[in-house]
Amino acid sequence: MTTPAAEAQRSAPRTARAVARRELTSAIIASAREQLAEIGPAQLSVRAVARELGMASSAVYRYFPSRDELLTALLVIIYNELADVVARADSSVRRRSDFAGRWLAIARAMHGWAQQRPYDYAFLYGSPVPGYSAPEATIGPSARVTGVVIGLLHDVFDAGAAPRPALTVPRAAHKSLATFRELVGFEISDDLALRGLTAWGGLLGALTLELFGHLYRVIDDYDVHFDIVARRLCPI
Amino acid sequence: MTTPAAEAQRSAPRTARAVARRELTSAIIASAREQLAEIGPAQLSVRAVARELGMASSAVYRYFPSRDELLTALLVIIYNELADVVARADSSVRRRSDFAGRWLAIARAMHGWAQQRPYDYAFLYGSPVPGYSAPEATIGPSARVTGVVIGLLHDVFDAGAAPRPALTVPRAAHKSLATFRELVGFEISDDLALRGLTAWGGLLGALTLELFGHLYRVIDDYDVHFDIVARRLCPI
DNA sequence: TGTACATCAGTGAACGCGCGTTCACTGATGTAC
DNA sequence: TGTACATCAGTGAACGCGCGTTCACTGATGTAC
Repeated sequence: MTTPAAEAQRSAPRTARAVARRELTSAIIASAREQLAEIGPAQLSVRAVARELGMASSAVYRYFPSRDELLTALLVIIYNELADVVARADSSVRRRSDFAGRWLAIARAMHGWAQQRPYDYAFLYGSPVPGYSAPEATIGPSARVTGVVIGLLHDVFDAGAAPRPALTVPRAAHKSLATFRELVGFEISDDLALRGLTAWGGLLGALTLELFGHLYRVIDDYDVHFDIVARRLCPI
Repeated sequence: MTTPAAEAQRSAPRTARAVARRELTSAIIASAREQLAEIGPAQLSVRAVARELGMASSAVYRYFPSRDELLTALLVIIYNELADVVARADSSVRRRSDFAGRWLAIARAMHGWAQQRPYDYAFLYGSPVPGYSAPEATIGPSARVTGVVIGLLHDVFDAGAAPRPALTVPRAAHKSLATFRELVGFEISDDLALRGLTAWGGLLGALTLELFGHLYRVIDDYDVHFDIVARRLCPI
């Protein structure tokens, strides 16, 4: 919970210094995102950012204490951006009880976003950056994305709309879902949980195939193909 | 087709030079694979390979004309290695008409291999390496892997064991499969083709989730979880 | 079998770059009285 | 409102590294006669 005063201070900095700091911070981020698109996260360089902004490379360290912290900031921003897109798509479905429609809206939103920003997609869901391990700070924003799907599962379960008959789930698989059950924070059947996880994985797999070039000279129309695959992946 | 003579020559080089060349070539590859595991393909460096082998960096150029060609050689070798593992798993299922069993064997083989060599997995199916685009030479080896799945679909279709009723496939989706149909080289229904592609994507997605850390603190037992997801992905 | 020549592997220096991070310093901005 | 002091942003040099690739060269290996 933030007080209105604190809010105002954050959104409208008072001093010239604070204004400049805000502006340069976002200029650094913007330049870093360009680099991300051109050479990837592993090669992203503080010096190149400084060069593009016409400042000494050491000056960047007034804004981000290290290259890794810059990467972390990017991760947080990009996860949040994607989460916004996906959440908006989910809630834009007219009849909110049209669960399959919501799933498809989520899938299409992911697809559209990933097509527009393939490098961002690769940064979030592609190979980990060697030598960099995402800190705790990125967990929240990353969970916002999956939270949209979990919200959908919640509504499905609540409405008693889970597919029947539920597939049986062996005890070992039930046990391995313990942390997941805690995480979602509401009651959910094992079957529906597994359907959700499988569908989510399938979605990322479909995006990976397309964006990382594995459908090149295999599938003729990526959009049409993605759509039908997304439909078939629908967990509900 | 190769003559026995040519075969013998390739497998048992005659001259001392040829012997040394073979040995050093594979030493370079081995060292490069170590680097792949430690720092990833984007950072893989010719000089580091040379350093590890105790030779001048320029000497490596007698074996691979550029860093990119070294990456290509690695791709080819690793795809082939995975293809061998997967093909062996597929053909090891006792009753070859146990199609679901074959699917599961393929999935488990992928999983086991990827767990043992996560960096190799990331190289093949993770983010593309910025500035490097895989040449034609890698298409064949990469197709050997998917070829195993396609072989399974072939046997399923041949045996008339495709799941019924087949889901309907809109005309646009049918059209976007044209190249795929040519590629597989045998008659296959749109529904079975889509099931195969969706399942394959789902498999990669499940591996991506697990290996790239997205199941960390979400799923307790990766092996158990993967197994049940793989079963649910079964296209047959 | 011996010799002459051609081929090839490996060297080491060089070219022209790149990087993350630290540090003492200058000069501008902000604040408390 | 004016002054004194504290804070902060940005500089430029430096440390200690890294890289891919080329090139003239040496010395060993291979081959044709």
